[in-house]
Amino acid sequence: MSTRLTKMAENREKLIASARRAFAQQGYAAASMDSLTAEAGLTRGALYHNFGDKRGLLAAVVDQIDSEMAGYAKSVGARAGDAWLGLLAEGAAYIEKALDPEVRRIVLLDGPSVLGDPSQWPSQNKCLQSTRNTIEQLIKDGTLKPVDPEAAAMLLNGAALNAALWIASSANPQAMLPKTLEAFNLLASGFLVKG
Amino acid sequence: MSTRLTKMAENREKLIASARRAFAQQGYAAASMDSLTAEAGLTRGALYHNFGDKRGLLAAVVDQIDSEMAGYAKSVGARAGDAWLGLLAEGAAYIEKALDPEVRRIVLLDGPSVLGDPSQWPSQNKCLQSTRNTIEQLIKDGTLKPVDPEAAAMLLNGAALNAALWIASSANPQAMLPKTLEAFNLLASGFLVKG
DNA sequence: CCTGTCACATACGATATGTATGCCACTTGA
DNA sequence: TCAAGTGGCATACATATCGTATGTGACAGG
Repeated sequence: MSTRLTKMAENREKLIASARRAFAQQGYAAASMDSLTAEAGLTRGALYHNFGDKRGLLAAVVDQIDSEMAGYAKSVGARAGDAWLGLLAEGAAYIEKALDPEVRRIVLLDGPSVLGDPSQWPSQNKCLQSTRNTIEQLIKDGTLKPVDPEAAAMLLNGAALNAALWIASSANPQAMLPKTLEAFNLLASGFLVKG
Repeated sequence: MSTRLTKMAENREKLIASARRAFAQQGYAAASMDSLTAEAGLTRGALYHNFGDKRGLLAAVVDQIDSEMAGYAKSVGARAGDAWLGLLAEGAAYIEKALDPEVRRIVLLDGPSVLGDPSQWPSQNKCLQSTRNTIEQLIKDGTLKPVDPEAAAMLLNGAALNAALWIASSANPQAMLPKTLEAFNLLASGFLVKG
């Protein structure tokens, strides 16, 4: 057993966890690398050795959060009655997850600014491909119109994530959530062969 | 005539124009205030006096670009045959305008990170309200289902802006644009009473 | 003509990032 | 078991940028 590699993996986890808290609470730009490494019981030396630079650290954090979101959405979608309801459930799951302040601040606000267009991230690509597969299946079924699957998946995901931002910053989020979900389902039904 | 005030207004315009170039080319974080003020023939003293801080300068730039986008979208929408086609045309106009690298970098990527949720910006609120008014009218017409107008407007705008990001970073933007517009129109038709 | 105000320039301090260097623990091979 | 080497991490330094505090010169009003 390699004590060396396990310790390194532990330190990576510590740094990611600490960065996740710091980025969520203060935002990427305001978060100091000295502070967050100290909170993890390390120094910036470990950080630069493991992640290259501050961007690399954010990428690791975003990847972790994105993977959690993708896993949750997929499990929710699989639990639905059929593929169409699964698609709607996945969208709703994305909106719910994105209501978490941590997700909004890191993935929706700072992520695109620092890392560029989200659709180019490896993790987001997983989510998009999952949605795209479902849509392709539904088109073969004859449930959906023959729309471009990639474009359709991107539009649905984009609308869902944007909706979460809007709901969270509204005066009464609890009241806006059901209205928004209703509108989202209506929107998605535009792809249906028969409404 | 007050030479004083006109000169100040000129300097404000110079700074905004210079900042717009710098933010578009290097991004908000990487753009140096010393450089962009020097390019305008001024110093940071003028900048802090006029805009308070770097955020204030970005807000001014975003407001200018957003106003241009809103004006263009509105004019395109008004030129359409009816209100429903106008809604679709506005969405298409937003996607087209957001294909400009300057708009993407400043308004879609850096803007949300630095200024927070776009739906809270004064300029974006103008756009959303315009779309919302059109939707309310179409609901009264009986053209659209009785969906929440605010939520519907937000979802359409969000999908359009996200689509532009996606198209721009795709391998072949020219080929993706028509496919995306088609999917967008289908999506919006989910709000129609009869497809 | 004189005085005050204001838009802007200049000087300074604080802080954060990235790099270069050094050290110590652990691994590896004989 | 021991010795050499590797590498993960800490430390020190150089650089650059932001925000503030202070100064100054020109325009406006009396």
